[in-house]
Amino acid sequence: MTDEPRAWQVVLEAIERDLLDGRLRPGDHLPGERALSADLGVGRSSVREALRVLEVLGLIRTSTGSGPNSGAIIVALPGGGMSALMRLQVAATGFAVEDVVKTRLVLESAVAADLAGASPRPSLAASVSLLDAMESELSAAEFLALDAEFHLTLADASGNQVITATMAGLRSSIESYARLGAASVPSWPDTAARLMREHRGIINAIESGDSASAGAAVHSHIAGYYAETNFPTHRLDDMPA
Amino acid sequence: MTDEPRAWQVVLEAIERDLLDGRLRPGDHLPGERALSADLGVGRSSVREALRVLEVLGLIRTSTGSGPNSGAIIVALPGGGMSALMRLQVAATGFAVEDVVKTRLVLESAVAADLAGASPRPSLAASVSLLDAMESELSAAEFLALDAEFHLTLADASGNQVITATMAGLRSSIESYARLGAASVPSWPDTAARLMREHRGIINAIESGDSASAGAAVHSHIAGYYAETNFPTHRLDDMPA
DNA sequence: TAAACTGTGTGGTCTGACCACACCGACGAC
DNA sequence: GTCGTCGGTGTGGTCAGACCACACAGTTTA
Repeated sequence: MTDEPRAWQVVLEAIERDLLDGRLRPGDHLPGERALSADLGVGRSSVREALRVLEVLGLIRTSTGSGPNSGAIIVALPGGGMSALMRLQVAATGFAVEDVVKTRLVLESAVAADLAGASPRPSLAASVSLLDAMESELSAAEFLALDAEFHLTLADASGNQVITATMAGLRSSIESYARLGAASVPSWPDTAARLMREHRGIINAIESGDSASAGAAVHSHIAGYYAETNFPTHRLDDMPA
Repeated sequence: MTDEPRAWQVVLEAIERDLLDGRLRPGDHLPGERALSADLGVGRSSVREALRVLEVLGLIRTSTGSGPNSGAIIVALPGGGMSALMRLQVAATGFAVEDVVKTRLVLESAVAADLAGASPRPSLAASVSLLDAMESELSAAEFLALDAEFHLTLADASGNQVITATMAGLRSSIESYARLGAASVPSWPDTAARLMREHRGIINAIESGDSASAGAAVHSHIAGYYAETNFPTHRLDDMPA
């Protein structure tokens, strides 16, 4: 009749309601697990299942011990949860890699165009300093890590946390594919040099205020890399021993 | 030294590895909780915490009982997890409502432009039949529900599951705000009529193959609604008794 | 004064015990 | 033979209780 909700959902909904009503805010401590258990009339294990979900979603941080830094604290870090979600969805083929790349294309092009059109134009100092760091001799893995960070700084400059978090998730979900791609390229130094040129071009386009060409530069930058590396649609139909 | 991972992370990582290596695919059954517990050398409660995460993320479905439909089954439904994540992030003010709306703007405009430019053009029959259903007299809540579905069918027509899932999540995260907005409008019937006109306009723009105006039509459609409804940046700084 | 020690409460984990449920096979009535 | 019925069995869902390692705070001690 009443369609009994599961015990952990009761906990999750109670916490969500407290968040929406402002009884809980970022930085606040959640009641202890034993207290929540008693308050809500569920077992402690059910409370823990709900807390685990919140933790993976990036909403809380937990620490052992006592004192002001212990317990479950609301943090609301958008990035972590998005990465976990997308990584697992890609792993389970719920998300096609191709769709992830296309979505990246849409979001990053829009961000670049937006940055170019904004006034006052946000500072790109963080992005530029990353580019400088990438000039040195780096392994493919190191380069890709900085490359990812560079793209994230652009999203960050737009000030839109949703886009930033989504892009971080998209990126991390195909991180392993990007690494494979780097290994499949004829000459990595040449590719890296081209990517760097394109990065500079993107920055220039943004700083010159040319929305259309900034968006186009990002688009061809990303699409070009994935085309060059012959991106797999799915991988590993064969198993290791 | 070894930085012991937490027990539930061991479970999560084991399952993710099985997914990536193809040992687990959508439709497969996970081993029973007791079996996983024994195999991985962790307690059953830790296994359950990991499974709960996977369930909320939309990766598995669990059912009690025995037989082929029982147990934990890989489903990889992208929508549910995205909605939960974004809803909670908005509730915890990790995501600003304004950023959610802007992101919707970017994604939906891109989808419309993409649909208009695609060849062969995907069928919009599902979208159109929803529009027809919306012509009848409806309450604001009913209208908004169909409206949300209409926008989703457009994303669905693009065939990009990542964008579809993301849009569904964005939408659900601000669903309550959209309802509040409908109540704040001077004349809801007038607003609804306008929204319907704009919907038809979007469909027409897509079907005429005009990418630019399709994107622009979606952009002004969404931006207009949120502007008209005087969207709150945050809400409920005051509490009920 | 400063260092060591103990008390206490936290999350993290495991174990064992139930429950409701859904299947499935054996058994019996017809 | 066929068709109900009726336990047996294994599943997830939940709870209770017990430890542990840890971090802090207050007290005791050198």
